[in-house]
Amino acid sequence: MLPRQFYERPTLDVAPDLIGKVLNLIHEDGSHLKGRIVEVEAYIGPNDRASHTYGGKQTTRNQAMFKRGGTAYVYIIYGLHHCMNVVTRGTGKPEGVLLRAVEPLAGLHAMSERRYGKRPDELTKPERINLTNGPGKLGQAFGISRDEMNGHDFLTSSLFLEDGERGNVLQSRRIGIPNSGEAKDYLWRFYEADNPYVSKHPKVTV
DNA sequence: TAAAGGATCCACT
DNA sequence: GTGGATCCTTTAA
Repeated sequence: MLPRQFYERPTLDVAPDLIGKVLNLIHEDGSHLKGRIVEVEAYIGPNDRASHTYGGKQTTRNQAMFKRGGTAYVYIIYGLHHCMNVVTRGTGKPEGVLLRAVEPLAGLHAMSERRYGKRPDELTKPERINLTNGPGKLGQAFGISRDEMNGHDFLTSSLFLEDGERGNVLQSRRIGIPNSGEAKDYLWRFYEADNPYVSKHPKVTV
């Protein structure tokens, strides 16, 4: 399990360091899901127009972002998709990292059932990739729910990160924030080179 | 392969 | 009343 100090660092240091780390989630039914993180985005509230905490704004939705590093911030987007963030830095510093894609390592059966209602051996090739190659997709595959997990601590026995092999990390602009002014051009997305579970491959023109 | 539109809902203004 | 840190299906080339 990664220690508290891992999370309580500058967000742009934590984000690339999350690539290769393994997300672990153990459900009450005993199922143990593991996914190796291959794509993340940093959101740095006070100075980031794309962040839910831009300007330090505190609301009922984003209150978990103000907790200490290592807290989970889960929100619902477009009314139906659950997305999970890892909160960074210390209490009162509303910054975090969105988990955008993972490579499934364990619990394939549960993921496959949640995503497609099929067994893993019944998945088509694209379905296998689409299991967890996006923030909403991995949320569904892992059974992440805001009601159960928002504000949860990553230093517990049921939700935690563990060390893993870090590949070649690249960076790019973030995805899906065209209306965020200058912040849309920040290179705050980090992903593993040549990993098939990375969601998108935007052209980077610096 | 790319582009467009619908789904769906609650926090925020 | 509005719109989003997305996903999926349909349509068109």
